[in-house]
Order: sequence, then structure tokens, then C-alpha cells
Amino acid sequence: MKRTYAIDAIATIGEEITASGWVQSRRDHGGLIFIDLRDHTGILQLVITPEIAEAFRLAETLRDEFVISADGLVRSRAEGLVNDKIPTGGVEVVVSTLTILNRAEALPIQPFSDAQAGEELRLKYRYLDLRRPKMQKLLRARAEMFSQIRTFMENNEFIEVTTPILANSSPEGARDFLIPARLQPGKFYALPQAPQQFKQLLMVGGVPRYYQLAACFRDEDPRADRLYGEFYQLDAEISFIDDGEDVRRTFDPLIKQLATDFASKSLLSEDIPRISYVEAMERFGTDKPDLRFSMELVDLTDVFANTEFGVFKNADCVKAIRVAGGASLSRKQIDNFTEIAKNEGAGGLAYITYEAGVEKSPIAKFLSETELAGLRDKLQVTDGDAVFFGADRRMIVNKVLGRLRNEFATHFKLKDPNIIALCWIVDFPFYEWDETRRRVDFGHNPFSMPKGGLGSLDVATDEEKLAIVADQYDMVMNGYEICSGGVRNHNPEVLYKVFGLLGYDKDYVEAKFGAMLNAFKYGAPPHAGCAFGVDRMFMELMGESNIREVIAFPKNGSGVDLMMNSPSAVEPEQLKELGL
RNA sequence: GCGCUCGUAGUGAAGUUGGCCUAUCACGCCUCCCUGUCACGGAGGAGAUCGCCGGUUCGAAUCCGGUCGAGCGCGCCA
Repeated sequence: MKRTYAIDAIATIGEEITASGWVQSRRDHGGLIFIDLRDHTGILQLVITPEIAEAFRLAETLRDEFVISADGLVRSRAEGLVNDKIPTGGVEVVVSTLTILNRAEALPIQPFSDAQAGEELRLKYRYLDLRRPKMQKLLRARAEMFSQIRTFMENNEFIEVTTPILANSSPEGARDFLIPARLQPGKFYALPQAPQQFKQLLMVGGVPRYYQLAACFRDEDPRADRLYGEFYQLDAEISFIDDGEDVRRTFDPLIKQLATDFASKSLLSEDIPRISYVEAMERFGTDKPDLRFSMELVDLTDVFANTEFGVFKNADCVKAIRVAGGASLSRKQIDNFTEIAKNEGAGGLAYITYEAGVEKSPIAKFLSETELAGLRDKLQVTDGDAVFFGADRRMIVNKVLGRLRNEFATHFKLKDPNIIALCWIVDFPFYEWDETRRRVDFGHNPFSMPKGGLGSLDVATDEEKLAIVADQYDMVMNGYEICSGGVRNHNPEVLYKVFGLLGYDKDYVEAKFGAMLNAFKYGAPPHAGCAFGVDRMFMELMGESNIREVIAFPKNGSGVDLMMNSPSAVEPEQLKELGL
């Protein structure tokens, strides 16, 4: 007897096989029973006739999702009995022995219905949800992507090193998950937000090229593109390089391969553009631009330098985006976009629509003919377009128009799901202005190298500090940040200095990063690296817009695993043992 | 923490300008019939305190207030 998956039955006509799986459906004709047997390869029709009395008796009791095994002869179906809708529709198995391996109660959700259950129930009964062909496909695709990544890394001489899950709390960054240390009462481990320090220590330890498909843990509120609690990174680091471009060039082929060979998408361009942070903010209003559509921000501050229109006159900066076909937007739709603009900090949303060569707008009458002409010229306006303005402080204008650019692209369906547009955003500012605390703070990773090294840090004013550029870079895929990396700071003097500029003294730095500073005293090579958020990248490559959809057992928005009921209370004895 | 949207049989939806709702439909579930179906078909049946609490009203699934839960966004995420 030969064990067979559903799809393999096609190749075994005339043979006796054993097929196992779930009952997808039972069609009981009284004197003849058909069973659709389902496994991960598809559906196989079983035929049970009353001549085989024992099998027939069992078949009459079958219900959806019973787990069964059937022995029988594979035969071609007669003319007219072929089912063209499934690959195995030309064959069927005449059952000689039927075994019920397990029974199933009536299901709380119907995984195979067109009307899919709500997410809450799908997560609670994830093991049923995972039986759907789509989820089976996603599980296998993720394994395939991981396999291609590992092959690529190994071909490029990276070695995988696993780093501790029980690690230290990191002072910067996200909220930590803390683990009480039983053997060290009063002290705590933390789950790593990323293996950042360990991978740098591997460089000091003489590992030239490290990678890891690393679990990372952050206790921050989730989003549609951000899982709660835990996620995976392709974490990598290379020693003896001091230029981020070397890292970027290393990974360009991998990401292109995943987009084309793995996900069967088209690249917007073979060459992956490098765009500076400042340029990205000016052109797209964001540091993670979706390049599948243009609709760039155009600076009109010059055009309106001498304007009489109050809103523009009083603004530091006036910019606009041209929305092709925007003149067709209804009043109500424009109100919706205005609401979005206001949520991003805009006072309102000025706009002009162009129809039959005439401006139609609540604000056109405040603008001179020269201004209107300059505007048309700079934005290359044609009939049917609409132009939307931002006028405020430069930072707010960029943020508002950047968000609107994205919303308009969604509204006008400019985000082609078959195209992958990649870019690297480079030269992030080392420091950022923290508006709430009214002070300069780290913009990103304090471990990255300021461009220009120690010399660049010889500054005093906040303005000068904010102008320092870090050798730090992100890769962006269709508007999602999928990678972040940098040339690391392997020089203790520079590390003291970058913290010093924020008012932290040597003792603070040593207390927080003692292990790494110590290591750097004994011969640390220059090194650089990056980390890809593989779950988010996988989501976009699969054309999904919710990251939980592509993960086997995700937690919900409140950090709860609805299936396992975690987190949960623990026994008082357990707490006592931990001294809590 | 804040904003927006949502919450109706096991599941997915309709009803939400108060009364015609004794709440509709599909799928699922239960009983019976049926030898070529494949979303099998046919006959019958059970199943909902309309998330929860309170209020307005002669009357609330529907209006109001509160509360709980979910999704999305903001804050947050070096």
C-alpha cells in the first residue's frame, strides 16, 4: 500500500493507495457516498458504495473536518463525470477500507466559506483558519523566502550566529519585555529589541560577516504593518567596511531576487535609487516614500514671495502637489482629505481645480495672475487636475502633503500591486528635535557613525547639532520601511562625544554600554550592517496589507493571543520563587 | 493615552429617518428521503435576552449617556 497525497493520486491510476486528510464535504446519495478528502495539496474524491458494508456504514457518519484515512483503487473517472474545477477532477478513489482517525465537532467558524469569519474568531481558532488553502500557501511561501535568504547569505560568506534571547534592558528605544532573574534576586533580563550589541561584539570577536534570522521583542502598540511583541529580522553585519554603500550593494541583489524570482513582481527600476533624507522629505514629505507613483511636492515659496494672500504670506514655506484627475473629486471627498490634512497639523487645505482652462477655487481670487501663471508653469497643470497646497512651517508642510500624496494615490488607485519600487534613504540626521521635551535627542540609533567622524562633532548650538549627518540608511519598499542600517561607531571617543553633546557624561555611557565600550578598547574593526524586517517585507511581497495575515500565530491589538489565552495569571508559588 | 469606525442565532450579513420586528436571508447544525454528485438535491426542525448597564418614550435592535471589546490611525516604535 502506497501513502499518497491528494495531488499524487493523478499519477497513480490503477494503483492501490492510502490517502489521509480531512473531510471537506460529504455528498450522501443514499446508496452512494462521495467524500471530498482534503490535504495540503488539494481535494481528492472518494467513492464509497454499499458493497463495502463496513466502509459505507462509517461513511454515513462522517461530518465536515473528520480526520480519515482511506485505502482504495485510483481510477479515471468516466466521460462526463470529470470535474474540471480541481486538478484531481479526472480521478477518484474507490474505497475498500475507511478509517476514522478522529472526529470533529461542529466548527465554530467556517474556514472554507466565502464569507470569512472576523479576525477575532480567526485568531481564536487559528488552527482551523490555517487549514484554508490561502493560509497553507502563505506558510509555505514564508518558509521558501527564509530558505532563499539563507542560501543567499551563505553564498555571500555570512555565517549565522544565534544570540541570547535572555539579554539586557536597552536604555534607548522601545519599551522592553522584562524577565525576573531567579538566581539574581531583584535583577532582570530583557528580551532583545534587536541583537544590535551582540552583532557588534561578534565583529570585535573576529567574525567577518554575521547574519541571523533573529527574533526581536518590543513592547509597543501595534499597527496594521507592525506586530505586537515579537517579529523577525534578517540581521546582518560586516567588518572592515566604513561605507554604508558597501552594505547597500551587498543586499540589493537579494531584495531584487525576492521581488522578482520569489514574489513574481516587476521592479519599478533595476537600479535602486539612493535618496538623501532631506531630499526625500522635500520631494515626498516622508522618509519612506512610495515610488510607484510620482505626485511630488513642489516648492512654491518663491512664486508666492510677494503674495497678498494671507495664508501664504504668513507661512515660512508654501508647497503643493498636483493631483491628476483631481478636479473630479466631490466636495465631500475634498472635505475628507481636508480632515486628514488637519490631523497632520495643517490649518486647512487650500486647493485649485482646473477645468476648461479655468481655475475654480475658493482661493483663486486672492492670487494674482502672475502667481497663478507661475503655479501652472511649475506644476505643469493640465485640465482635470487639482492642486493642493500646504503653507506653514516647512516640517509641517512636508508632513501634511506627504500624507495627502499617499492618500490621493490610494484614492486614485496608483499603487500597482504587481510592482515593487525600492529605494535607499541615506544620510539621516544624527540628532532630532524633540518637540515635547524641547531639546535635541537621538534621531535613530546612537551606535551609528556621524559622517565625518569626531571632527563633525565639534559643534555647540542646537542648530549645528541638528545638521550632523549619520552614516545611516533605510531601505523602503512600496512605502514601507523594510530595512534599517548604519556604519557603526567603533571608536569609544566618538561614542562618548555623541552622548556628551546631549549632556550625558562618561559615567552614564559606561553604565549603559559598558560591555560594548570595554570590547572596543581591545581592537574593534570598523563595521557596518543592517536589519531587514522580514515579516513586513513578506507582507508586501504577498500583496497583503495586514501583517497578522501572514503570521501563523499573531497577537491581537491588545497583545493577547486569543487562541492560547496569553498573557495569563501565574501561580503564587511561581512569583514567590522569583521574589515577586 | 487620544481620534474615527464597528458590535444582530454557531458563522457571514440585512434591518438602525422609533411602531408593519412575534427580528429577515445565506451558510452551518439536527431528523428523514435519495446510486454519479462535486457549493449534490428534496422534506422538516432547532437555534438571537440585537455586546453590557442606564435613560428618553405609550413603545427602543433603532434615539441619548455610560461602559466593555475589536479594527484603523495618532502618540509610541533608537
